[in-house]
Amino acid sequence: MPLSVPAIKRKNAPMSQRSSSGSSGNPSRGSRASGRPTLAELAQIAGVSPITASRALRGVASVDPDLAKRVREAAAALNYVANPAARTLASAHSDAVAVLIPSLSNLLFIDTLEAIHDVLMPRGLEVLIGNFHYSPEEEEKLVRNYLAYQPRGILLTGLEQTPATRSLLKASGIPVVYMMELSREMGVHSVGFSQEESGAAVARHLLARGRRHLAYVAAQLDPRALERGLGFQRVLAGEREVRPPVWLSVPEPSSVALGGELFVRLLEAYPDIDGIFFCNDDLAQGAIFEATRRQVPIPGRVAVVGFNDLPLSAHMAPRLTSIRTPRAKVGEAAARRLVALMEGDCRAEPAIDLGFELVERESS
Amino acid sequence: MPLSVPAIKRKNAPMSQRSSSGSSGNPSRGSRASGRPTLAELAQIAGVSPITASRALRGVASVDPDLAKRVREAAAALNYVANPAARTLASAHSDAVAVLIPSLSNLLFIDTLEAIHDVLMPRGLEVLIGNFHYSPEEEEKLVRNYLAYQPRGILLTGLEQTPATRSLLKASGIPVVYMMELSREMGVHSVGFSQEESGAAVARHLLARGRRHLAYVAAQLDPRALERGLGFQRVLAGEREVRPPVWLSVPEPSSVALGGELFVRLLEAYPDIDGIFFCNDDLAQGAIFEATRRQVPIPGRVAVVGFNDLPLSAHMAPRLTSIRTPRAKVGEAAARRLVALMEGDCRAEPAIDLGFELVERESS
DNA sequence: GCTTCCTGAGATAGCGCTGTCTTTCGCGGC
DNA sequence: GCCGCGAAAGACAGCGCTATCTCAGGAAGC
Repeated sequence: MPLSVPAIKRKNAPMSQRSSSGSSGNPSRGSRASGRPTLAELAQIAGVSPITASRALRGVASVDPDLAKRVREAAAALNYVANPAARTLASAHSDAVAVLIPSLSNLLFIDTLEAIHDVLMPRGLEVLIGNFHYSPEEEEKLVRNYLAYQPRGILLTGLEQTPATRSLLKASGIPVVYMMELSREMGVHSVGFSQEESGAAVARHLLARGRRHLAYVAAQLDPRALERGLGFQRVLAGEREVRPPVWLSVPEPSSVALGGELFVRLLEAYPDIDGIFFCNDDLAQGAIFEATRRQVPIPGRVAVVGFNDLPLSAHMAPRLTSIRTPRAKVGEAAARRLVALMEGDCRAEPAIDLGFELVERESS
Repeated sequence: MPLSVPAIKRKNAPMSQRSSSGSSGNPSRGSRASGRPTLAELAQIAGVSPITASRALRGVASVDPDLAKRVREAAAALNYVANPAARTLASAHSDAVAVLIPSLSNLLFIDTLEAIHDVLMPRGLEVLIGNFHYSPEEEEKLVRNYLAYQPRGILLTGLEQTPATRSLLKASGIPVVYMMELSREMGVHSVGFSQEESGAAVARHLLARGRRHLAYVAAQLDPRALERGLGFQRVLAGEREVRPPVWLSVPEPSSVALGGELFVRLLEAYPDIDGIFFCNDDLAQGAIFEATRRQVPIPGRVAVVGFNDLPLSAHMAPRLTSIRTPRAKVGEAAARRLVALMEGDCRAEPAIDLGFELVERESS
């Protein structure tokens, strides 16, 4: 059997005179099973060429306003939604932004995520959420996968990526914004606050309250919690007559129950401890509940400070002193920065420091 | 200028003898700016045709195991990741699943979301998360948008969709599983528990505790909270010498602070109330904190019951009685059901009722 | 009045895969 | 030994868009 030579289409045959759907005669595949209209159909109804329709919908400037209006009206009438796969394939980039966070179950990142959503969705950007479970290797895998989607931008949590992740990102040329920590490197866009300084602030606060025997308690120590502990240590190291803090760190994920346990364990081992900085509010809340149950006076016997200022912390008895972190603002600012980068504003800007606030309450 | 007639390829020319990349001569567009390898390149390196490579990677049975292994090895060596846009365009379906939830800030849905992730991601399915902010209209918009992505399945929260949403879903032919509520309709796949019955259980519990003057307090009453209130009412209506519960409902989103406010307002207006069912734990926790502050004995003066059994509820003082909901299990079971549907198992199965548990603690 | 420039619209050719049909090849039966 | 059959591999075309080039036609300049 001879090879079937594809019919050469006549030059300049206007789209509107061709048979409705693009396929030329060949009946292979049931002509568009999905009921959704194509750009070609939309264009035909609007009485323009598909390219013009495409440009009109994308808001490309060089389209006559009347034509653009006709196209938009036809699109609304048809409930036309462009096929993102076709769009991505043709233009070599999608309308997605990948966001990688270390944990979904931690409320902290949810606030950030929601703020990101609120900035990106109204701009027609899809948000791809990846949870890398605090593992840089898993993060690398996720980056590799998400790069295949040709996203317009990437938001990462923290600055601790594997070298492979870094080179993948660099090679891709896709804008990246780092959240939660501040990078000193120029050209690296980051939005967050100084974790180290927040730990230092807690140390100063406890010292000012007259505490001298301090401890830092952390669970599932991530790079940021480590930074906080180091800042805490740094300030104490500068004080005479104050010994270095007891450092209690366990690998399990943090929880309220764990906070209670660690509190008890710490006080049994070091009965003279009079101030504890917990790496997050969950642990600190658990400690306070446990203390209430055991009738350990707080802050009388021991002062307790948390981190994140979760909604509940202001309502407990005693109310928990904590570091209020700008979680939602970080998400918003990072997303905005990313949008600016995507739109070509590639100024090398310094890290955006949104600060933190030590909220002094009854527990210290 | 003459039309360039595409060179007719020699029959049976093995791929490995052709010029490297498929494009025939035409230098338009800078030959693949992105550094990622294409399927054709992978195939060439593996020494097979692109189609065979495609099949091998997708695990299609009719490929020689040796060839498949060669392809897989080449893919690993190249770090080849298929272009999802091309895949979606060619096959008319993506590897995504859309998940619509009414709120991101509510911990409840996060647990569900995480369980869904844990089921779908290992199967290579992307999770598209949509937050419809408790608005069916917004949900409709999201469904319309996500259908454009040609997802393999959709997970919805609740059974209250607009008629347009329903018909969109039906027309698409894409499998849908509903979460959190139980549908009685055959052919509608749902995973959840009886909201109504959980409210009834709380009513029975409070009655058993000797409470006779009850109230139901809700914020941002969604269809499920409404069901719970109705179940609560139903049981009380069946009791002699028990008047119908006071029904206090405000439109704002619920929060710990709001719980405290509503608690105070309720007791001022109805001083004889001796039992309150809050539509969720956030409100109930706020009520307990406020009661502690005002030295209102709980459960002495008034019993308090929440809903969801958040992690903190077991740790407060007094510990909060609550309904433990199978949030994570709902996500897992719904995702599994959806996967089964996607794989063609379209048995009409009844709703999957995962039940709930009344956790009796100190607050009642 | 003619040329040049510019603007806006259309023609063309893919983007990188996969559905479908076709071909090839090895094997068993008569 | 020849034919038919089934399984495995390949050819082909095209999914629905958009980047790029081309072209028509009006404005501006001499």
